[in-house]
Amino acid sequence: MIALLDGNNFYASCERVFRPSLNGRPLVVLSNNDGCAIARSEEAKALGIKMGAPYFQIRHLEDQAGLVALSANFALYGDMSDRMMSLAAGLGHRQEIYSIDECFIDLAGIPGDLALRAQKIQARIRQWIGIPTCIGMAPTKTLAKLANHIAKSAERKPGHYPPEFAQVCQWPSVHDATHHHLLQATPVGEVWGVGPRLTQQLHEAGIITALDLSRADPNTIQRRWSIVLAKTVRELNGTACLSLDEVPAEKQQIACTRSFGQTVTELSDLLEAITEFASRAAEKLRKQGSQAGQVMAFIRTSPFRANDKQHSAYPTIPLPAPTSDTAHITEVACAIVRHLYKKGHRYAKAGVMLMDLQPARHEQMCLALGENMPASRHRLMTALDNVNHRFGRGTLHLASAGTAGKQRHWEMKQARKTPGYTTDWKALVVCTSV
DNA sequence: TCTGGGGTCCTAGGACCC
DNA sequence: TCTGGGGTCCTAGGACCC
Repeated sequence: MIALLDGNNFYASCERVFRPSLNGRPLVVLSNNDGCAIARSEEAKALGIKMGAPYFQIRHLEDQAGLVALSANFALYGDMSDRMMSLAAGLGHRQEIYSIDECFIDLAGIPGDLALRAQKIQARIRQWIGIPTCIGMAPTKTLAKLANHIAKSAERKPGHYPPEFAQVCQWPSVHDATHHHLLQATPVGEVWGVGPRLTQQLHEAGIITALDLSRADPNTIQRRWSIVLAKTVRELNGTACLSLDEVPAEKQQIACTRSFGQTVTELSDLLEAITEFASRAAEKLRKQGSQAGQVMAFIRTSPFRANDKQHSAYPTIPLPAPTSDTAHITEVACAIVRHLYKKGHRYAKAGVMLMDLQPARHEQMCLALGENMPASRHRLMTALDNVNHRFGRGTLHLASAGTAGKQRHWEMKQARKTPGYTTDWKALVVCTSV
C-alpha cells in the first residue's frame, strides 16, 4: 500500500498560516514577476480563476471580489515544506518527496487501521504546521494519486464522490463495487500521466473515463501510444510499475532562467543578468557535486508582444573539460549572449542551462587535452559558496553581475512579497500581546 | 502596460559502424 | 534484372509532471 499526501493549495495555505485574516478570502499567489496565478485558494477557484491566469486579467477582481494577490515567497514555501514532510514521514517506513507539496509514503508492513493513522498525521500537520492536507492510499502510485484526487474532490464537490472519502481516501479493493464506481466517476484526464493531448486522443478512441482506460488492453495501448501509458493502465489495475524512490536522482540538467521585470535592449544589461543566472546555476551544480560538460545560454523577446520584432536562439557550447567554476561557466554564457545579441530588440527573458552533468572528481587525473579544473579553483568556489551561505546570496559575486548602487533594469518584479516569516531572523513573527 | 520556472522520459530518424 | 543485416549513439521534438 502506498500513500500520497499533499498540501491543499499549498502556497496559498502557507501564506494563510501567517496571515489568518486571509482565511475565507479569495487568494492567489503569483509567479515570478507577478506574472500569473500559480496557486489559488478555494475561494479564488470559485471565482473562476484558472491555474496560470495572467495577473492583469484577474486584477479587477481585487476591487470587485476582494481578491488578494501575493508575490511568490519560495524560501518560505520551501521551509514550510520541510516541516510538513518531516511530519508526513511518520506515516510509514519510506518516503519519496515528489514535489514541494507532495510525498509518497510506503505503508507496507504498517499494522492497524491505515485510514485512522492517516487522519492522525493529517491532524498533526494541521495543528503543528497549519497546513491542510489530503491523503490517498492505494496499491500503486497511480491509484494513490487518484485516491488523493478523490479525497480533495469529495471535500470540494460533495455529491460527485462518496463523502466518506473526503480528506482521506483509502482505495477500495478491486472486488468492491465502489472501486468500479470511483473509476467510472473520474474523467480520464484526471489520471496521473494523462495530459491534455492524450486526453483528446483517448477521447477519439472512445476512452472517456478512468474505468475505460483501466479496461483497455495494455499491449494495444503500448503499440498505439507508449510504454508509459501502458504502465498507467497496469497501475490502474493494481499492478505496481512505478517504484518508490527515496533518494532523489541526481539532476541531469540544471537551469536558471528568468523573465525580466521590464524589457531590456542594452547588451550590458543582458550580460549582467546572464552573469547572475550562470552564477546561480553553477552554485546549484556544485551543491549537487557535479560538473557540467556543456553550457546553453539564451535570450528571447516576448512572443506576447505581437508588434515587437521577435528574436530567440538557444545555442549549446561544449566545454573543453567539465567544470563547476562560476567564472568559467559565466564566461562561456556571456560569449554566447554577445554573439546572439541584436541591437533594436526588446528582450524579455534570458537563461542559462548546464548539461552533460557528471560527478566532480577533485583529484582528477590529468590525461585530458583540455585543462581540468585545478584544486585551487575548487577551494575558491567552496569559499564563495560558504560566504554566500553564511551572509546571504550575492554577498560575493562576479563584478559583471553589476556593482553596488547600479540599477538593475532587468530585475524581476515582486511588488507583494510577504516577509520570510520562518527564514529570516528580522521577519520572525513577534507576539505583541501576552 | 501586464503572460513563470523548473524538470523528466520516450520515440523516431539519421549518422555511423562492422 | 539483381545491391544485407544488425547494431549503437545522438538529437530533436513531443508529451508529461509540479
